[in-house]
Amino acid sequence: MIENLVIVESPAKAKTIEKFLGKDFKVVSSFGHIRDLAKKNLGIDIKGGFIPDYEIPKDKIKVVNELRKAASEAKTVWIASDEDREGEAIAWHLVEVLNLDPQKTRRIVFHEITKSAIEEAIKSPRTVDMNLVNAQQARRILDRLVGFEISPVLWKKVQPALSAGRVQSVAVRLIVEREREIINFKPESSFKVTGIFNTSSEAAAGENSFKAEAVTKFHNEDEAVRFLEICREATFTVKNVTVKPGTRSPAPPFITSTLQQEAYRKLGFSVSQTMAIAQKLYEEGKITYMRTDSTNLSRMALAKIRDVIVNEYGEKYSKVRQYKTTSKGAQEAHEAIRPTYPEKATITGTQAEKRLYELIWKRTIASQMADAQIEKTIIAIEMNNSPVIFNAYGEVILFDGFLKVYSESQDIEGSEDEKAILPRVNTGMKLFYEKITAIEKYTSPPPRYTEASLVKKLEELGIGRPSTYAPIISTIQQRGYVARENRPGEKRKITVLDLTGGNITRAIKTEIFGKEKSKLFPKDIGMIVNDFLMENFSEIVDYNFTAEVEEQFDKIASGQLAWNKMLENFYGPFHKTVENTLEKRNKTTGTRILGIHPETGETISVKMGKYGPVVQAVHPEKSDKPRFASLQRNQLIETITLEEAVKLFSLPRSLGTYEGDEIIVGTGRFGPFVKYKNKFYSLKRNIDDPYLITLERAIEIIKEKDIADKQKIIKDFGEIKVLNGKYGAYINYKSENYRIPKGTSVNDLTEEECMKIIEKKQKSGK
DNA sequence: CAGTGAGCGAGCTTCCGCTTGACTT
Repeated sequence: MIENLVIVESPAKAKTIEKFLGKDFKVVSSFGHIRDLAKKNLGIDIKGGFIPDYEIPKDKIKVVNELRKAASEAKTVWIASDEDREGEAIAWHLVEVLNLDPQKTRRIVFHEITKSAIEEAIKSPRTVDMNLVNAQQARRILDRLVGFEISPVLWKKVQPALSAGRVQSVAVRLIVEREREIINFKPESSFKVTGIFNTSSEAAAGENSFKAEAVTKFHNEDEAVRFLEICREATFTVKNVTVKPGTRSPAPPFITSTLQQEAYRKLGFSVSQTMAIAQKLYEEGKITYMRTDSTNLSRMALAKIRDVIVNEYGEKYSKVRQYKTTSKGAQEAHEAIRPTYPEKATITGTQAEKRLYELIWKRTIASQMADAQIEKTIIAIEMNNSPVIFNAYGEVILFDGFLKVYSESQDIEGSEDEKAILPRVNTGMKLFYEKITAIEKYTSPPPRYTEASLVKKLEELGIGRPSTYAPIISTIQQRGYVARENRPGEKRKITVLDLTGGNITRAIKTEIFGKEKSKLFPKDIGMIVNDFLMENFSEIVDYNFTAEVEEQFDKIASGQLAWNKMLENFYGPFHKTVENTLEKRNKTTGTRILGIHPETGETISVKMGKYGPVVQAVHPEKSDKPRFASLQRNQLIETITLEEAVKLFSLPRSLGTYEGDEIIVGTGRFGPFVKYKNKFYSLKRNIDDPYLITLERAIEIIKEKDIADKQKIIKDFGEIKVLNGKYGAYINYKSENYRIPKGTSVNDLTEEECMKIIEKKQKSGK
């Protein structure tokens, strides 16, 4: 018999809490939700008044059985799931599934995981709050209705196996709309003028010199040249010097979304990588819970952090701060993400674990440190023959404060102005230019989303939760709506004008623009689905939809609105839209007619085909079968031109013969290739172009790969081969691979021994 | 690994949020 059974959501939390509670308490975990809507079918009896049909998922049966057993042996059951909507629902499901007496079951919440907080919680138990539970049920049912009614519409009208939902569809919309902004963006250029000035005309170049930029931009080269000619004749004097004291404050401690952003910016971790590493740190007791939207730090943590700062950096570096959570829809069931033991600045573990921990440690410590004191200086320089002013910006840190430990990164590279140390100058002082440069600058389109910046945007909109940011990102990629891709960038010419020693020189330089690394690009199917949803389900993909239903969930939680009434109001019009769309809409393929093939007279169009986007050529008079060609990886239905489409039909083509056999170049499922003697050779990405490749280059690729393949072969017994792979040697037989048992000397393997390994696996496998 | 795109029909796909392992390769 157990005196007290406490149920929490996470096993790591259970372990910690058990230590605080002593012998009379047994603490176990529910591993999150233990029941959900039926997996098959809708799982909701709509006519009966939106009655949910709950079932215990397969992977939860074991946990539930253990919980049932423990509960039946306990005198008192305490449910300590999180203090939010989902946590309350977990508590209610536990009461139902474990057959607990609602009046005798004690619902408690921990505001922080400390002995005193837990003891405090034990003193004030309550019963399960059914209003809050109903708000969760309404949320759950609404999401199921939206997802399971719209997705089948997509299967019928667009393509099988697609999906739509309150959260994922908005995420896709953000990426599609951003891409269209970029497609429609027209870069404009202007000339930015910067000068390097010096207080003396004789100083050696660089010594005591400083940079200043002209406040005015010049529209074109003529204007820029004219201005440099004026500069050539000008006398420059210091107009005034402004010195402004300023302060900078640290960023709040990490929550899930900010951790994902900073880990991406500073460490280059993907959202899912960050979460996996954080999970590990959490399980090892090194950090607090990693799925949180609260910037709150426990009182105990605040005190410990203060000690660390005072010991390490001194009293004047400490400033105790409590941050307010600003994000929309925050439910604040946990603390901020912080080191469990702030006195440990480093840990043992893998390189990635160490780096992520260090990032969390620095951010946490910095958040409790003093403001940095800065002195900003602006030197304004005037000209005797022009109204244009040059400004030099300088910054001196008088007291580093939190900057000693941590400074937050920006999303856009180079967005921070260059801040230099300026020489002492006085108003009226004469200045001499060393060099004045007018450089052509193009405006840039808005940036594409990274995984982390998408999470940031979703959080701003109040869409998704800390536990779902990473899964959302993988879902929209799995469905093929978006993809994380790189782009090599394009070259463009820019004009640079230099004025030195009275001479103006002009140079043309090239710059690379549009280079992208690991950015989210929409795919054709994402754009088609998005347009379809915008046209037919604009309410669901509206950026405010979540916020609006959240308001109603809040009303349900406070008892002002009945949950089934809310669902009825939503479902009535929604379901009508679903039926109308099913009835009226034709199948969407996103077809665009591009024009007429200049040589054959065929009509060229582009659309979403069965296996992906294709261009199609149909002759208006002849009744031949249409010709098809797949789009290339970086082409979109929306932007492909007639010229590019026509080019796609020129593959596959023959390059000629090599040692009597033909070499054919084409493009397939895995990109461009050459085919020789029935063997395929991939072209090198970003180096070879299937439309331009020469016979010589093709032969080179073939030879290279043949050599590489030969090195791969350790032993060749004909049908059986011993090959060298990424993870060491393995056996290949009839296009199946077999692992070589550990401790085998690979070089001494005989054909018979290989066959034994193969037979052994074939027997055990089936 | 690389070709595919006629048409029919059966049977399948799908949501969001809470939590960790259990599975191969």
